[in-house]
This record gives sequence, C-alpha cells and structure tokens, in this order.
Amino acid sequence: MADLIEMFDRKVDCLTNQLDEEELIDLAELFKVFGDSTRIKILYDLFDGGKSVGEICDDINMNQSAVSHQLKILKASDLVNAQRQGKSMIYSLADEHVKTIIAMGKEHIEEI
Amino acid sequence: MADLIEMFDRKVDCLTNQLDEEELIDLAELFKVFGDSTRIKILYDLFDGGKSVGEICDDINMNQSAVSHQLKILKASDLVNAQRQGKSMIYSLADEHVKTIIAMGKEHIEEI
DNA sequence: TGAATATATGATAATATAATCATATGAACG
DNA sequence: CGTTCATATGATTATATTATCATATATTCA
Repeated sequence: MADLIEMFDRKVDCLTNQLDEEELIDLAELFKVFGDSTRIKILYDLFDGGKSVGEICDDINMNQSAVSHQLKILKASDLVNAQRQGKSMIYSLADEHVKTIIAMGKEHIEEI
Repeated sequence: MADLIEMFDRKVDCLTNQLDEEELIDLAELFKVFGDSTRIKILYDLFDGGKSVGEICDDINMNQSAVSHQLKILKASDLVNAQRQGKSMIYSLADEHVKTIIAMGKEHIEEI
C-alpha cells in the first residue's frame, strides 16, 4: 500500500514536474557517479558494447582493482549490468540514458 | 515529445565524434558539480528565474556562507550568471543545458 | 562619514572518496 | 583435487570536499 502511494506520488510529481528535496538528493547521487573520471571513462568505453573487466582495464589504462571498485559503484547505481561468461564478467551499459546524459554534458562543455 | 526524442537522437549522434581522455575528464568535472545536493538544490531553485543569495538561502534552507561558497563553484563552471542589483547579487541559470541535464537525470531515476 | 544590509572569502575541521596493496572468491580444466 | 586465470573485496592512506565560523568587502542611505 505504501508502495502504491509512493508510486502515485511519483506520478503526480512527474505531472507537475516538481522535484522534492529527496528526489534532488537522489539526482545529486546519480550525477556524483558520473562525476569521476575513471567511471566516466568506463562508461564511455562501454558505448560500443559489453566488455570484460580486463578489456576495460586495457582500454582506460587503469589497474584491475581500481576498475573493479568503480564498476561496483556503477552497478549499484544501475548504470551498468554484469553478466558472467566463463571466467570473465561482461559489463555493459544498463540503458540509453547513460548515453544521453553524457551527450548533454558534452554539449554544455562544447558551448553549443 | 517527438521533438524531444529527435533532439536526443541528434545529441547521441553527436557523440560519435569521439571523446578523448581530456574531454572525458572535463565531463567528469562538469558532472561533479551537479553531484552535490546543495548545488543541485540551488540550480533547481533557479529554474523559475533569477534570485538573490538571500532568497536562495531561504528556499533551500542553508546558511548564507555555504550557499555563497557553492554559488562560486557553480559560477566557475558557467552554470550560473551573477549580476548585481543594489546590495543584492542576482543569480540565474546560465543556459538551458542545466535544465536538460537535470531533466535527463530525473528521467533515469524515475525509470528504475 | 558611519551604520546597516547583503554577499564573499579564508581557515579549519569533519567527512567522503579513490587508488593501491594484499588477499579472497569463483570458474575452467588438466 | 590443485593450478591458473579473471574478478572481487577489505584495509589503508592520501587527497578532496563541504559546512561552519569569523571576518572582509561592497552597497545603500541617513
């Protein structure tokens, strides 16, 4: 029941386009995840499809432990999915939002 | 709505112009600015127009010094503009990108 | 000019974050 | 099983960040 009420509240928020304090805090949490160069390199590296941890390490030139720690954060934020394939773990972008969010940021930086 | 989708597609296309490491670091810097709840509250508070520091403090319920420090960071990132009006400083969003970036984040959060 | 108001700034302390190192877990295969 | 390869995790340390406090600067107006 609480779920329903919460869901309803979210719909209403969406309609009125108002964000309450808690949502703004969640938003900040989300952007904080994008706000680290290692993580954003990982995300960008995954733009062209799923990759193993080892491949990511090679691509962005960071050691395995650092990458693994950051992948954990990305996964906890639902920005990437993980899937085992033999000895490897294949990470991939969770959805298209990741791309659009990065695209928006890029646009701002380029001062279009 | 179709306009929006079209716009996002264009942005994503824009991403095919590859980002180099330095640009990715700049991007992370930008998102880091959005990744703090005080700053994002300030930005959101400015959605409906320019406000003085005092008004912002009241709206988001933070003390003047904290707000001023964060406004400085927002200004350095070109996310807000400042303009003196008598004894007050009026801060306003620098451009529409701020709104679209926040809107993208909101959409991601709501779709989980 | 001097008081009052609005904002900015510098120093500090508390907290958060990320890379590194060492080690643990898990899968494949002889 | 035991070894090897791939990834995850925990502890530690170095660095970054933020709110707070005290104070400085800037503007208006009597």
